[in-house]
Amino acid sequence: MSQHRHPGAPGRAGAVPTLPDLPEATVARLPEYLRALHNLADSGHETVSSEGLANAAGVNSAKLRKDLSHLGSYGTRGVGYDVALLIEQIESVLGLTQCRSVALVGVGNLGHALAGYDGFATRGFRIAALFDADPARVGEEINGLVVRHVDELSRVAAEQLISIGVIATPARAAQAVADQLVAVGVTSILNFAPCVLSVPEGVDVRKVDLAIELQILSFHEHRKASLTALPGTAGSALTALPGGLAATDTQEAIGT
Amino acid sequence: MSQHRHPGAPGRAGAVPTLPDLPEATVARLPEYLRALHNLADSGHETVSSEGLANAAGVNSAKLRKDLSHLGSYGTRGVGYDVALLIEQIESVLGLTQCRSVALVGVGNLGHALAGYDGFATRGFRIAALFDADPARVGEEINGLVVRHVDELSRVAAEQLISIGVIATPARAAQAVADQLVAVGVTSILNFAPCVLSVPEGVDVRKVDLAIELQILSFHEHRKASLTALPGTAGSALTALPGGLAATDTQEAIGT
DNA sequence: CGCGATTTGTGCACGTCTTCACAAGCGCCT
DNA sequence: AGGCGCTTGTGAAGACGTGCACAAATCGCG
Ligand SMILES: NC(=O)c1ccc[n+]([C@@H]2O[C@H](COP(=O)([O-])OP(=O)(O)OC[C@H]3O[C@@H](n4cnc5c(N)ncnc54)[C@H](O)[C@@H]3O)[C@@H](O)[C@H]2O)c1
Ligand SMILES: NC(=O)c1ccc[n+]([C@@H]2O[C@H](COP(=O)([O-])OP(=O)(O)OC[C@H]3O[C@@H](n4cnc5c(N)ncnc54)[C@H](O)[C@@H]3O)[C@@H](O)[C@H]2O)c1
Repeated sequence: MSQHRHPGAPGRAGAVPTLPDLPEATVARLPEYLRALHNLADSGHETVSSEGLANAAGVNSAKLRKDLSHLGSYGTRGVGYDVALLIEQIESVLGLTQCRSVALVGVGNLGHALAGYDGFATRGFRIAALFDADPARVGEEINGLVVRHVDELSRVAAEQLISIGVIATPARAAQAVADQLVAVGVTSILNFAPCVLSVPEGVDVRKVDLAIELQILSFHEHRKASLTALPGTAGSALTALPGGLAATDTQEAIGT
Repeated sequence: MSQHRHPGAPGRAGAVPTLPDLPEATVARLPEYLRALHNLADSGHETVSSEGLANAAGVNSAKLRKDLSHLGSYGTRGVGYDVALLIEQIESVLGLTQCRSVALVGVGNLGHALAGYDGFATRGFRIAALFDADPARVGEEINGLVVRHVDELSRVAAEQLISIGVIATPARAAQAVADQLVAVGVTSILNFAPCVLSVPEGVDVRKVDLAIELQILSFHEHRKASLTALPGTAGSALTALPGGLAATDTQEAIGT
């Protein structure tokens, strides 16, 4: 039933290329730093301070420094970080030095948008294949890629090394698709269908659920409305909101 | 604690839902419970145990009980939770008892998919208006809604009470759109553009960034590849992966 | 060469989140 | 009625994440 942790890890003798073992929270922020760094590089900056990069990425500068310190010491005290070097390091840690192939299953409403999105290629990913179960959609060409039938998945996966599978089918089909992806060796899945997926150990699933995001926003709307309606403290109850909303990922403003 | 007959007997006159001040991590999970509960209700279940609901939602049962305990005591020991009652309570806490209106700005590739998505209406949201800056797109009708020019935002917002703004424009336009949304009184924004938004205090921003999700998956792929390549601990290194990946939100398998 | 200005890297304290473990409560069966 | 099995709700402990504050390191300049 429940998984037990191993308190003492088996001997970690070899410290060869510093298998980093980053905190998950840090991993989740590295892509943001990377985007900010690319923006800075494009605008001609060669170095950047933790304060500057933290601003560009929308985080606390101490947090940013701690995050980066987990990768090693790539900054220079009194100067800051070399933008190009830091990009290189983060991309290396994230495994973006090779272009990863993505298979997209479910070329419907959402799948079409994803297939036509150019933001993948610019960030180290390549959509390698499109799949759908609807015969009417099979054969359609999107962005130079032909939609194949989902039954061909194993054949196509054998030709190309698929790194990540994206599921954009209705929820009722998602588990079956996940099983098929796992069967052809995919160990990372991004799921847009609103359902939980069961996958074997060693397979990572991340999900994106629109409605959940909206409902979280709804909660805060509701709370804000309750506060302003309450007669307790007068009008300016809003300014009494706690600044730090942590948890999943909520930005709260910082003006200048 | 459990008052089935006379709700709100003790204490003050108004049987107010007590403004619970939930932990953010809990708020982020309530929508998942809600979805699981709706599925259970559709399949005829009248009650469900914490174990059963936790399974359906893909979380630990202790965590689920603690989350629900923050809303009050709506379970019955030895029996479980009443599905219908729990749905009602969670929807009440999330502010979903009223249908919230959403304004979508940027009806391009992604915006089209969002506008045509029926998963909003079924979960308590209504797309109230579509906006774009491109004159070629203004006037187009999607799902019975006409795309308006973004300059009309303030006029339309005056007619309808917009609860949430969704930004699906290119990144370079996102900040300006956010400013316009804030200007017409929107205090909750869902941002699909890959950039950080500056908004005044009291405005909540949540973002959805595809590339970030893929890059996080890429990191784990990279790590798994390193592990299997390492001769240190033999072949079955994968099975030694820690079960609990917490942080943002990664499901890891539980088969059977 | 030394000094001050600047910025990194991190020890530490604090808050949040997770998980275990178990008493209290509930319904059913005898 | 009483006991028994099942389930909730929660205290406590530990893991994890955050942010302050400061020593150590570096650069530029007189
Ligand atoms: N459209 C959106 O904006 C949006 C937003 C958030 C979430 N989602 C979710 O994303 C998923 C897709 O949404 P959509 O609007 O594109 O739906 P859609 O119905 O337009 O597209 C689904 C596609 O999946 C295909 N499909 C069905 N079963 C399949 C299978 N077994 N194998 C392969 N392909 C299969 C269908 O043929 C169809 O083309 C849904 O789960 C939806 O809830 C969509
Ligand atoms: N397409 C995807 O699958 C996808 C996935 C992830 C993220 N995104 C992000 O979502 C955003 C939209 O992507 P897209 O593929 O739909 O781009 P798109 O270019 O197809 O659509 C953008 C739309 O926004 C409109 N627009 C531009 N400036 C505007 C303004 N100031 N006010 C109102 N409307 C304006 C444009 O006219 C266009 O219709 C981008 O930031 C993109 O990075 C897209």
